[in-house]
Amino acid sequence: MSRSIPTGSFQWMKSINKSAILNVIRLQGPISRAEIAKVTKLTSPTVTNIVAELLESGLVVESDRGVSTGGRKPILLKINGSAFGVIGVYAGARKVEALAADLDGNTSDETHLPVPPRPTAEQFVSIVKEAVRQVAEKIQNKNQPLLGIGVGMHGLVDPVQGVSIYAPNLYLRDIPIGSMLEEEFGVPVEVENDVRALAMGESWFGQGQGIDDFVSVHVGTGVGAGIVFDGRLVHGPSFTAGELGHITIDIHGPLCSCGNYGCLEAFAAAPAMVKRARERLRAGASSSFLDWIGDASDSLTGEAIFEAARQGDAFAIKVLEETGRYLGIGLSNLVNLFNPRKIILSGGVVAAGAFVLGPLKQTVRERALSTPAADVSIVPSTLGEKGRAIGAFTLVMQKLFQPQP
Amino acid sequence: MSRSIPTGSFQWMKSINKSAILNVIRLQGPISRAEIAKVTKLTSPTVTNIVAELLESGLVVESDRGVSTGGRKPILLKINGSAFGVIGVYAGARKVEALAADLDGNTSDETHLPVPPRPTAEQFVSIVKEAVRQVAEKIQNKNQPLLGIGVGMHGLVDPVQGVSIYAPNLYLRDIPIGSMLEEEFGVPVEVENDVRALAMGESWFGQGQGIDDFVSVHVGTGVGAGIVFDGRLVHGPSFTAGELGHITIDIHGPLCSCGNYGCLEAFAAAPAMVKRARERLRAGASSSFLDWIGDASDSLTGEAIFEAARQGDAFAIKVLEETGRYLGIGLSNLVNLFNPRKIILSGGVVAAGAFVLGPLKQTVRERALSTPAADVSIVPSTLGEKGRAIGAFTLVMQKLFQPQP
DNA sequence: TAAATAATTAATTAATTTAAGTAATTGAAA
DNA sequence: TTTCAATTACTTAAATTAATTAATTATTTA
Repeated sequence: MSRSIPTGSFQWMKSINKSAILNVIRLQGPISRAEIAKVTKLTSPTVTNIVAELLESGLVVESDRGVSTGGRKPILLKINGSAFGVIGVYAGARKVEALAADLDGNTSDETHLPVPPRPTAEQFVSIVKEAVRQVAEKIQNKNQPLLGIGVGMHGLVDPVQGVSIYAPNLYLRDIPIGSMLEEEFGVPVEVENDVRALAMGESWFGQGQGIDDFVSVHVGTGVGAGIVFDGRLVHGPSFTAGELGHITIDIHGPLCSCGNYGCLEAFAAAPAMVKRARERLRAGASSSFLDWIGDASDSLTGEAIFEAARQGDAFAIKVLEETGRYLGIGLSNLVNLFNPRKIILSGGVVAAGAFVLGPLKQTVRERALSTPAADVSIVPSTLGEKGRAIGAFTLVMQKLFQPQP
Repeated sequence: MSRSIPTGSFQWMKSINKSAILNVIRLQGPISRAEIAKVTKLTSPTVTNIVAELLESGLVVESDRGVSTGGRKPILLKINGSAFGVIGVYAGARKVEALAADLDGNTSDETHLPVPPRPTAEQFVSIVKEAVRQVAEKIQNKNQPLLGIGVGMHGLVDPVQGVSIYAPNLYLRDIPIGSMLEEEFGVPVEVENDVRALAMGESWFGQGQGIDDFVSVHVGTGVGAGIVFDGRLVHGPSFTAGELGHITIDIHGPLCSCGNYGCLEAFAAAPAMVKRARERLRAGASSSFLDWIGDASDSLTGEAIFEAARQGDAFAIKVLEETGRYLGIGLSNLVNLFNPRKIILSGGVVAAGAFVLGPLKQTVRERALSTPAADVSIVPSTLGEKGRAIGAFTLVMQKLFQPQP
């Protein structure tokens, strides 16, 4: 079943223009009609007409007068962001995290709910529903119409059908979470893989703003990437694009849980780093801050290593530097294959700051081809812990600000 | 300088519809107006009007009547392919190869010219011009209007400006080959990296037909990829996307010419394979067919190894199998990162057939994640030796069949 | 000859652009 | 301080484009 050939009609043309104007107001607002006409190259009457409709819908409002430059003062337009609510949910295997926000991306409420081990699909969805319900109340109290719910879910997701095809860490398959939430709350629900959602979050509110080709790389228990090409997320026909954690960086490397050998994840993800540190300590390496950690201890975590490094522990610093170099190799591959303008790092490693980032950047400089390496900037995410949930609600916004078919 | 916001106008809408109809005629023709209306969801008068313009331009012609299904017989329309000429040039470091073809992709003439070592930019361009001149004659003799020239050039190319930014094998930089040819021949010239051009060739005339997400992988002296996502070539902001040859597959691997260590190219490209075979023979490996080749001999080539394998030489077979496995690791990375629907292999390795392809496919099955691996089909190119030159002239066609801004 | 399908023509409609205003503001001369 | 030309912002009205809808003509089958 191939999708039908795209053709133009009046309504379609108008929806394109409407969306273009809406996005100009969002990105360059407060902005006058005259200025919109200038940047979109639409004529002023067209802008006037479409803006009238946007004002009618309540999505856009007139704000202050701008300064005159020798003529009538412009009437500035802006998105009426605070008047509408959206909800973003990060649905992980350990916890479900819901955010209430307005269209400006300002969050007004959040909830964290724990997920019990090995839940059924029904149990899991009802936790998500409960989290949404809690933050939805805040939106209701503010009299903001709820425009939609976005869900960032770990694992394999079909964003078209709104189905979690496979959530490996939950051992669940084929949860039609989109339709289940739509039924419950009566608003549109967008479902997406968590890392890809995060990439959209970066694109709207983070380091990806105004950049058409970038990759958002999340390093935690795994290593995942959300690839944005020409302003659009890359999914691939089976929705698995971006599995950076499972690229081979060492043919002779150890077996990974995925069945492959020498995966980046097996070198650079948090568990791999911890494992490497533990083995070294067992083998007799000395660390002034980590030696107290017993052999079978669970206290040797990524955070503990970061902390030790901050205290100046040479062993911990070395472990982090190695991690940075491994990640750098993975990112070099990304740079050589994709030539992105930016790579945005998030997750646990970012907390480790320069210990990881320094060697990482240096490795990319050394190992990636010089031309794409010179044009890529590698930066930590500024969205913080809530990045994936922020990404989730931007899915709703993205849909809203897109041309409606 | 950011490109202006895309908005709709009447002309733009019409050009979209015109292009849509043109492409339907190309891909599904011979086809009637009524059928075009059905597949494009445009109304029949719209189709009639636009088709009238296409007939006027000569690009489309009415052909036979179709069969009636109980009513007036449909008038079938098709692209008047044989009436127009295009030229495709593969501009390599050793040879320049020009093809004359019509819009159906049927080549009518070809020229091969050798390139002397270390030519100046002027010398090189004049060889390209000479090659074009020779095949242009054929097009002139056939009274086909020449619609354009496409150039597939090795190295780093700016397809927007039509400039060869860096041609490493020629040691040349910043050749404005597009404008130079436009001046000489007075027709539009498209310039593109050779492997990316090849990918477009696959998309139009090869294994990429009807597929939106695929990667064309060329293995020769290097390993390059042309990535097609959502029907469009991926360039990246510095035009270097697709450098598959320089992804790291072995952190402990040997130094590559690019400065990186353990590049795929250093394992799987033809020179690497030959080098590996030579070292083994020197170290005492025995081969019934290759032993006669002396130590410093230039006779130990990829072709010789293929030939020996075909004759049943176990040593040669093993060398090829290894190459297949290395390539398989590189392609697994591609599959995990991009999730393409198809990977199309071309270049020297394809000649080796199942010796390489078998282990290659098996490696991808074993090492790539199961979901994307299940959905990707890996096939050899059917375009043959002339693939890159075919790709070059499809650049012209692609431009022609695109909506004109 | 009736029914069905293909293609065209005529009339209508949607949404743009062009042209021509009105509104508001600056700035400089009176 | 007043007045008025120049400038900029926005709106309205008419013209234009290219779509759609409705009606018609042209074939062809049964």
